[in-house]
Amino acid sequence: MTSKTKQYWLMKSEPDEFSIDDLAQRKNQIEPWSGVRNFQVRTWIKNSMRKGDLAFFYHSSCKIPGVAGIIKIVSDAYPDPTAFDLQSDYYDPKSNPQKPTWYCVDVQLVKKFPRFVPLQELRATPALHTLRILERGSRLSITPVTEKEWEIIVELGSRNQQMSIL
DNA sequence: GCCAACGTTGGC
DNA sequence: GCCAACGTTGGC
Repeated sequence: MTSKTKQYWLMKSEPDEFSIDDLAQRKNQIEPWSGVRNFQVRTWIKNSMRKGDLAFFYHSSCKIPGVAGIIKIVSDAYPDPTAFDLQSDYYDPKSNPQKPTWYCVDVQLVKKFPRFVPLQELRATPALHTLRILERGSRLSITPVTEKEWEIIVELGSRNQQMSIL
């Protein structure tokens, strides 16, 4: 895949493990997106993702799941070092540096949305009915997002907070 | 290569 | 904590 059109992704992380605020505190606000252990996602990382692609930072498996902000892919794919690290939860004895099974990219924070976009709201937005993570049984930790979906979610996340009308 | 059993994901 | 859905494993 070498087309120059913009590509967008949605990347899930459990905020208890690694949240958008954790990313904001990293040096240069950059962190390796490691630990992907699914072959389909691995292949996307390796063959489709490109430096410069944008992605949503999605908080999953938490009280209010949803899109927290925007990150950028700032490296090419490289072998996931956690797969070789005996101390890591993501250690995989079947992967080795000579022939790595798993890959990762570095991501950089672009911005945290002024307004968190809950999953509930994604579901309630008809124009987003094609969004991959809304599909029944969808479990992939990284999924492609269309340009149209991208723009709609950016708009939702950029809206001013609703004024309280008490 | 089939498929049952098991493990994981992730919303609720 | 439950459970549906999916991926992986391993016996045959």
